[in-house]
Amino acid sequence: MSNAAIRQRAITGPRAPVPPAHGATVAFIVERLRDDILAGRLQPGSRLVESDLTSRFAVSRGPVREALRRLTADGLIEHWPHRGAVVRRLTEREIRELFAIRIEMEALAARLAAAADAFERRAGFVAAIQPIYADAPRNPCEYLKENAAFHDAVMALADNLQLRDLAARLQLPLIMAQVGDVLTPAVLNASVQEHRAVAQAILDCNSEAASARMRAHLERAAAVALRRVAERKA
Amino acid sequence: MSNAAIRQRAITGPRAPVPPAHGATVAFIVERLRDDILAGRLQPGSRLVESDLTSRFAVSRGPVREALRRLTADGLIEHWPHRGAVVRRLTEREIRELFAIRIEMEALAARLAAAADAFERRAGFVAAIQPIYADAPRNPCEYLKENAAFHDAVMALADNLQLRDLAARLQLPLIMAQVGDVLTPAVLNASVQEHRAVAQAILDCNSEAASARMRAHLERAAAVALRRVAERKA
DNA sequence: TGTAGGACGATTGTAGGACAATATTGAGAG
DNA sequence: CTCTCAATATTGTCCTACAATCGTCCTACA
Repeated sequence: MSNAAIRQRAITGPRAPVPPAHGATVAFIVERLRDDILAGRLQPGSRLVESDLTSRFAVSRGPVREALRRLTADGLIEHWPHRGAVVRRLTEREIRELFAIRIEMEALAARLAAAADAFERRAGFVAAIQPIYADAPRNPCEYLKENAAFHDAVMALADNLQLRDLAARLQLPLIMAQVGDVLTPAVLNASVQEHRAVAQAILDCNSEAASARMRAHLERAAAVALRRVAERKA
Repeated sequence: MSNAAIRQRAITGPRAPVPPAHGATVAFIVERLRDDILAGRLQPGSRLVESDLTSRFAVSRGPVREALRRLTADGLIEHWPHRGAVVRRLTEREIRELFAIRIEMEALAARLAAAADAFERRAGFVAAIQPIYADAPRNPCEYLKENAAFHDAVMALADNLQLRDLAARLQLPLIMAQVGDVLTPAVLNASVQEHRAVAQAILDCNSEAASARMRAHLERAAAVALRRVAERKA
């Protein structure tokens, strides 16, 4: 059996289901790979060999190379000349640095959101964050969705498209995929409480409080994630 | 004369000088196009047609498409399906939003820089910012270089690689290319003064002052740029 | 035995041509 | 003057081929 065939069997499982419509090939590949990475089906360090992907997705090398390039731009994979692409493994330092940036960006978003005066956007925010007032999510997966929805709602209310776009590139999903097992019920519960505190400040139009509480929320999240990384290394 | 040949003559001027070594083709094209855009030789809205670029650089479509993709990721051009790539034109809103983000990022960098305790990095910072203590730069071009060097020195001292990377993607060069004609001697002089104030706070290890002064510096810069955009629109 | 050097395979980088799919443009009809 | 539709320009994708490079193994030599 060829080298490529072995990797194929090892990594990809069954063939991709449907070849997409013309003009959507690249997006299709990107989506599949992104899912595989964020769901952990592709572990950090896994190689992504072009010829494997061409056969897996039944497309030519052109779209594959483009897809890899987009994933590189998103920071999900690393690409080295003549050595190919591998799923990115975040170092402790990278996680620390990314959190430091994210804290500032989300604090800014919270401040802008609290200061927002567009009536319908505030209504949309209220609607979007309803889930955080329900019972605490029972499992990490449910929490991750609720968490993403909450932070995205804040971004939407802040109404800074560039900020929203940039925040999406800060690898929070990738971080979560790599340290996701810290989400104990206690952690989940604390996070939801903090979400409610932030939301309240935003609803009160209290920019300073919103910003400060968001900052505190993320500083705690960063600490939890980094503690987990330190444990793992040991 | 063909359509493509007309554009060729109109946009590119003489042929590219040297075809690069193997493995550097894409980087070569990216560099050339980036220079053309930031120097204003390619105006916002200019189309970048693949076949033109293949003949201009004497390369095949593969590297050209890859280069366009990278420039898209960097935000220098816009890419629409089946419509090709054009040099990005920043709207007033985009400039405002990008400055709002940049203010937070640079304020964070200034805070981190002031708190940095690595001896040799501080020494490197001192060395790198010497130009701001010389006479004020005489022309905008000189100032732009000095400005970039100063902000990069702060980033280097802050020692957050992700932040540095992100800041490089915040299109300040592109903004400057589009509103560069606001750089009157008075504006230049004020900027240099502000740089010195920031530097002093960093050298004093005063995080709060460094952050606040950097914020003030960029808020003023944003105001100048946005005023210029408003004028242009009128 | 251990290491330096070279040969080889695997993989990526690039070229070039072909065709399909889509957007744009301009001519003609109403 | 406006609308419709065909011609054209351009991009999206596929294919094949070959050059360049990396990693590894294998051998020769100290």
